[in-house]
Amino acid sequence: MSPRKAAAQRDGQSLHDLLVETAQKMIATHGTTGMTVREIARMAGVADGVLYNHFSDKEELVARALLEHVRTTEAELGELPVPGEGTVAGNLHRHLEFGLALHKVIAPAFRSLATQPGVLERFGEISERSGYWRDRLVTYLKEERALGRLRQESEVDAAAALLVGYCHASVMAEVFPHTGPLDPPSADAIVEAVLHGIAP
Amino acid sequence: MSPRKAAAQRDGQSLHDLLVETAQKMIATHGTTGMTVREIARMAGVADGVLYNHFSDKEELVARALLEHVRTTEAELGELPVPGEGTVAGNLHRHLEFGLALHKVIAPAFRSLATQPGVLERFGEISERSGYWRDRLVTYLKEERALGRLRQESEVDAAAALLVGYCHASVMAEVFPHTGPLDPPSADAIVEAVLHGIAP
Amino acid sequence: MSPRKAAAQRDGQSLHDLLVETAQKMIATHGTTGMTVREIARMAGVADGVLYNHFSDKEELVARALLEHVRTTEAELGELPVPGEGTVAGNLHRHLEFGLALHKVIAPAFRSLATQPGVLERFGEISERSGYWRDRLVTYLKEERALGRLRQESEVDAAAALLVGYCHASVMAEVFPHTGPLDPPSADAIVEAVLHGIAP
Amino acid sequence: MSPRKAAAQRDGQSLHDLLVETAQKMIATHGTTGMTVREIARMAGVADGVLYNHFSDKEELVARALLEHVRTTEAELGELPVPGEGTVAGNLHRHLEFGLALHKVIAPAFRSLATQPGVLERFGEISERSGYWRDRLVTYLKEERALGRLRQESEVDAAAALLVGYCHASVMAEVFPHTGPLDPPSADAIVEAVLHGIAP
DNA sequence: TATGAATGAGTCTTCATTCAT
DNA sequence: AATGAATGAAGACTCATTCAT
Repeated sequence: MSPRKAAAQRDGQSLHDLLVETAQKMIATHGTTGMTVREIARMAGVADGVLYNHFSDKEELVARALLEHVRTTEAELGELPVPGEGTVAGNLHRHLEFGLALHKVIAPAFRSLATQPGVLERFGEISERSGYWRDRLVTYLKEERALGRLRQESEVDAAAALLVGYCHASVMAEVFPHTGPLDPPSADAIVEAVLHGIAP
Repeated sequence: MSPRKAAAQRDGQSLHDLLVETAQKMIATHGTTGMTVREIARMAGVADGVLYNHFSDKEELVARALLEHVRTTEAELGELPVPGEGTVAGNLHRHLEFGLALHKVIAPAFRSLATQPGVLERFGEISERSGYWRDRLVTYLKEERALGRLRQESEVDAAAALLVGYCHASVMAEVFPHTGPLDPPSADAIVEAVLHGIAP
Repeated sequence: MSPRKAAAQRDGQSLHDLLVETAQKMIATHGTTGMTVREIARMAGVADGVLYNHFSDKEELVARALLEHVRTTEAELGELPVPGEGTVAGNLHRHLEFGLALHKVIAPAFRSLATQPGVLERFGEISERSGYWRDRLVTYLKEERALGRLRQESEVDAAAALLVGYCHASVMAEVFPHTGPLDPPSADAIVEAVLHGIAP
Repeated sequence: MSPRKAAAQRDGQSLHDLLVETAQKMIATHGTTGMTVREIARMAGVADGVLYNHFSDKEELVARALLEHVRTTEAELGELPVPGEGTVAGNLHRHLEFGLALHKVIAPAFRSLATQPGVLERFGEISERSGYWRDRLVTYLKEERALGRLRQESEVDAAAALLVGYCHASVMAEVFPHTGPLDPPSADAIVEAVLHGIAP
């Protein structure tokens, strides 16, 4: 009957953030499939329509939740190597490990978004292209090259693309069991191939 | 009250095939997203219910359309290189081209799997085909290595995995336009990286 | 492509009769629930549309099949007693037995027709009110009364209605397990009650 | 774009109750046959989807409407006679009247059970009520017999079963209009038959 | 007369969005 | 700002009926 502040401010959190956080948790546990606005509201303990006071539509909320999910996950994966420190091989190893873990966690969320292209557009609009692993990998490689620890004329962008692609493929191997490589190469072999190639 | 031979036989084509073809075109242009039964019927110029005279499900129709789409495109992909002939770089280039085109066709299947997991079942053949290229790539690389045109101790399995992964990723870049790399490396750069690595 | 005589006349039977017979068998085994025209046609081995060459619509076919079902069933239940022969009690016993068996067989067919009132209207139109058990029971009782084996002023119509009702109720007791009498009286008791009443 | 309080609160009635009442009226006038979700909504003057804000199913709504219909009518049925008071004939008359009215109300349930067996589940209460009258009738008869107002050795259970059956049959005569007896006996005749039988 | 592919209105159900309070 | 009941346009699927052959 009367406006309630209820759950929204029990802990001084804005409803905006509460909704994003709730949706994020739902994404983390069940993906975005079957995630209805009513369900989100119910889990957040707020009214159905409150969403539209803070977001233009459901897509915006989901996109933000997705972004938050990626950020959160990435933040929990630990540190990435510093250029110039350790060995390049070891550092690439760490990057690969990081990338594989990241994609494994994020995949379910994105997978079910395939049918809701609008969300991905929003995601693209609100996400600033920095700080994500792919960019950090490229940056890392470029700095190592600048330091002389990689060949000056080497194709670091291509190498990054190959590594990122490998992560994607390993994720798809889980989604589509039959498409995966039967006998996946070891991380060491991957790093070795990226570093020294296969030419004589 | 209504035409009986309708569009189906305007060109001597069965309605079954007309529907598959229509769905195939829709997949090719817009993916499986938002592809409703009614829309398919409308685009085929037939009644809503026809679908169920020829397919048990919407899923069956979609799966068949997908399959047909893969077959059609695959037939246009041309030959893969023979080990020992031409240059290794050129041959890898050709393999990459083939793989990219192949995965581009497979992508739509990925989309529909999110909400229609049943499609995966009937789509088994596709994975075999996708696997087929991977195996041919590995075989090719191993034969080139045996011929001495690749380094003896090189990680050809890892190199193949990287290339396959790159194809997957490039496909996802189309499915999720905003998540892809802003400036994808050239095929030449990819081949260069695979051949010579990035180490000094 | 060309008109077929096929199954219809394999045994010199008209399609009309084949369809009625097929529908009748379906009613006997599964009731009328979910009995689609396509299914009838398929089981009769004829084309979907042939029905409309012999019946104005599905309802007419089903009504005729129902009628046939009742006739057939009734014919298989054996003889009813002849007035004046045996004892009245024994004869009533036989009538009751007959009625219970009849209703037990017919019930499933009628039950699922409850939602298709059109069929019952047709049934009423085409069924001539004679030969059915209820009428034979009334006739029997009146003749016994005329013969002096029942009280002259007795309410034989009412007695018949009570007996018929008892058969209905015993059928419903099977359809709705919870509504049936927990401890149904014996046929002997029923006959006794009908014959001598309960008044002092 | 559309009214928000709509019909629901025109008279201070909840939409839940409005829907039940609307469905109840439809049952009372036309039975459950052809009672579509859309038709219910249209007659209630509300949107198609409202139903699912208040009931899990169409079945739940129908079951509740049925139940309400039974309750309402049953409340109007009045008292049953007390053993030893009045005449037995008059009392049986009253019992018969009560039973007929009661079963008349139960009839629609019978119809809906054909295609919606799930309704039976939620309808358990009704059978208890129906059983209730039967038990009261048996009890009544036994007490009258104990009082000496019925023959000591009379089959009161059988008599009760006949009367209950008669009620069932009279209900079926309404559900299946064309199958009923063309010339139903009067209540007096029924009572007379039950009291004095038909034997000489 | 028989065929059977095509029709399309109709079924129940879901869910993002609105708006009077 | 918050509420949450009401909205209504989809969604996939069914099936009695028609009609060119």
